[in-house]
Amino acid sequence: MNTPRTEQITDKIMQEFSKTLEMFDLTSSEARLFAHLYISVKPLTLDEMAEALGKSKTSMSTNIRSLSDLNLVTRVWKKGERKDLYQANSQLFKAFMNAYIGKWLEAASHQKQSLKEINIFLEGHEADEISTELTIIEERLEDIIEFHRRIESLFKEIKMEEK
Amino acid sequence: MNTPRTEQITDKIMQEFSKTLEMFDLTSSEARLFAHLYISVKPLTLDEMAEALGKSKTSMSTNIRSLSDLNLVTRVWKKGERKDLYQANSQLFKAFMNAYIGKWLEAASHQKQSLKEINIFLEGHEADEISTELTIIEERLEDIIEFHRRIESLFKEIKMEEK
DNA sequence: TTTTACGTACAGTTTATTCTGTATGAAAAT
DNA sequence: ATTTTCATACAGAATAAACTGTACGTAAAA
Repeated sequence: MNTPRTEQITDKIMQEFSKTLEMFDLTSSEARLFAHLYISVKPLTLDEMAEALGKSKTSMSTNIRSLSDLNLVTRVWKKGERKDLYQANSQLFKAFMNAYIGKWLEAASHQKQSLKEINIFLEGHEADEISTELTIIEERLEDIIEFHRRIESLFKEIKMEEK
Repeated sequence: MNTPRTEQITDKIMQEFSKTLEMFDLTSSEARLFAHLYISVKPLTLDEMAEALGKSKTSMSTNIRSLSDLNLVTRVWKKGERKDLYQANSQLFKAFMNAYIGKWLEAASHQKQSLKEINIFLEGHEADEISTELTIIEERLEDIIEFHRRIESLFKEIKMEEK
């Protein structure tokens, strides 16, 4: 009773680690899968993952694809092995920050652009109809654009630091 | 057809703004509600929100509570008004960053603590059973703790900067 | 060529989340 | 004191997300 099985240990680690990974917008399945791959010594096949996590192979396939799209997981070759093997990117911080910052930057800049276009449109039609309401909306819109500007600049700065 | 109704404009703004707000882990309802409150000139009642967003009053009540817990929205007093009035915190960036960074810091530090405890436990029992597997797990665990350390320190740094 | 083994598309099911309507208690109005 | 108006708790309905099993295409093995 003094030396618990390694499985219990890894379970406990995975449980805590997964919670953090979910903060990077992984689903709980993705998070658990990544955690398991990371702790695991060797690259794993879809069947092994399914077995280990008690989920279907299909589910592992889609989850691995998501993780792979985020560059958190890599496919790996092994001589004479027919099945696909995957392993976790070992550079935890770098990999997750890249994925996360990229996601923010892309979204923020995209939305900022859309908002700017609305603003330009508004400015163009301003002369016609000088309603108080529209003026206030335009003020708000500019604040919202500024908000996006600051988000973008914050994440760009972080990106630089992490270089 | 040249001067669209203000409602169409605000809808479009809300649509883009909400997407960004969802990145701060608001649900789409919360995001839309906040966006509407922010763009709106005056503080609103639950009934007005429900009317404006086409949702039930109950739904507004719970959403407002969530936003309020995050200090994104404030209750406001108006003489002789019986209903509760709410308005959006006008300091967009500050308010959202506070909420967001706080959430990360709390989670990261909590999980780091749990992981450290596992590690201490492992170190204590290391002498007994020097299995290769356990050694590797311990290595991984230390990397995971380091990962948490870096997350914490990054967000603390951001918190300082935004001061 | 035929057979076997693999990954994944897809449809249907299960599970989780979000939303609504009714009910209740508190406070203001009558 | 009674009635009305409000916010929210709660249970059930609607919606969305996650998971599974079957089926299919591809590629290796026989």
